[in-house]
Amino acid sequence: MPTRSLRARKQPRQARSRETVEALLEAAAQVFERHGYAAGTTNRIAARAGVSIGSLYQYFPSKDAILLALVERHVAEAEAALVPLARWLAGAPPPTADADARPEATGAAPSLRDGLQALVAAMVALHAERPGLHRVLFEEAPRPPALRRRLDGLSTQAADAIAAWLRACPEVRVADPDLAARLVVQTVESITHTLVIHPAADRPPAAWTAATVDMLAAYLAAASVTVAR
Amino acid sequence: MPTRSLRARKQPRQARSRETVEALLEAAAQVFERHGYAAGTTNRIAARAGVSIGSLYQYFPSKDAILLALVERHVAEAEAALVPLARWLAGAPPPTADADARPEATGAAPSLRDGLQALVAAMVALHAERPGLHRVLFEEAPRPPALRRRLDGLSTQAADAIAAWLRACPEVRVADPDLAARLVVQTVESITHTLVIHPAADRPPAAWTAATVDMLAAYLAAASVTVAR
DNA sequence: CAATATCCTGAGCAAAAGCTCGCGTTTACG
DNA sequence: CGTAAACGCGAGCTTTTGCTCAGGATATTG
Repeated sequence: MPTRSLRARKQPRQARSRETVEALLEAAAQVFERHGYAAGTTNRIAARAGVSIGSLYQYFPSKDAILLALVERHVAEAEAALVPLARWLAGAPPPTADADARPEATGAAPSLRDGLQALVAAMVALHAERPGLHRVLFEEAPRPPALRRRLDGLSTQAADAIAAWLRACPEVRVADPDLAARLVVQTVESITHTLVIHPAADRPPAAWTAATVDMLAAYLAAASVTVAR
Repeated sequence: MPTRSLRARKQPRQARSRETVEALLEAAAQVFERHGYAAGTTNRIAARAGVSIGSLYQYFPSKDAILLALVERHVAEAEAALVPLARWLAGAPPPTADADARPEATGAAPSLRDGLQALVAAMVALHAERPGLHRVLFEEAPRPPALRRRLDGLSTQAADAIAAWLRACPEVRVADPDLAARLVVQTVESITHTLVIHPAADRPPAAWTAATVDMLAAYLAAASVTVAR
């Protein structure tokens, strides 16, 4: 399996080919979710998309490129979900009145628990569908450095927004808001991933998210024992 | 790549062959760590071990069996580290005077922070060497159901020991010790894995572990807001 | 020293998977 | 229409890789 370029080979011009590309991406998501990366063969993807293998290679130069396109799609979704959340944390009014998650439409920054609740909920929602696909995307897939930088950037961005929010939050008494924010991001990411990918059977997911919010809130509201360095 | 049995094909009788098996396992660890599971070919493993490919297949019926042997080795190590820790949490005197981790040799159960500190330290130590290998072992590798059950059993065992300890710990005021224990295990596992595999450059690892202990201690010492169900 | 069990070797087989390429079909456009 | 570009097709090439097997080397045993 030679390593080829990852850029698209040919841009779809007509509506017909755009549908082909769309079908290929959807099929790839299904196939990778069901069979994993190694067993998710390009022929299987093409077959599932109802497209010949030749057409697949007209728009994707390699198998990795298909997976990369899926990752980039997910990153874009994550950014779309996180940016308004960061704005909200910064004090802007809730951008969209979606899913009754936010208690009230005040113009001020949200309280500690409200913000954490929203953060965890957003993260869970982001991975709730196609958990198997995300496992492949983030555990099995080969990740080129450019992509890794992009993901790190997103995490850093989120951590920065949270750090600023923590500094402004009167309830927060943690010594080092930057470290705390990083830990919050890390924890939410980790717990979300493992919880969504390997769901625990003995408790409902809501119990886990609630407990996670409890944990983070207690941590942030308590004065740290360990001094910052 | 046909799926073969996972049991050893032949038991090594002489010292010579036992060394061969050992060399193969060590080589497999190195190759998987460097190249990942897919690119870690059996020929490469044999070559690295200084052994012919034929010899490899005398002792391992398939590529998966090699990886399984590595996982079982790691699980055994984990059990060896966790069982005495559980005993210590239950009130037994510290089993080994290793690495000055425990403050004093009292016969009583450790305090909240001491126990958490030891738990996190043990988990980090368990994954500190060969982090790349552990990534392959726990993320990339195909996991047969029997192995998955074994790992779940280990987690449950740890969670049970921690739950009992939490119940006995006077500082702990969390409503549902079982759920809390599971969350503690989950959090320590997740943070440890991601921290060891993708180390954050801007802070020393000690800062992360200390913050993690802070977080868990604050959570467990605070009365839960969310009621148990 | 046989005789036998154990161990090691490595060329090469069979299957699988990524990918190519020549050609037929459809669409855009004058 | 007619032409050219875009699109779609799929048999099969090429490479890789897990794995076998026949035969030779080494150790153990009586």
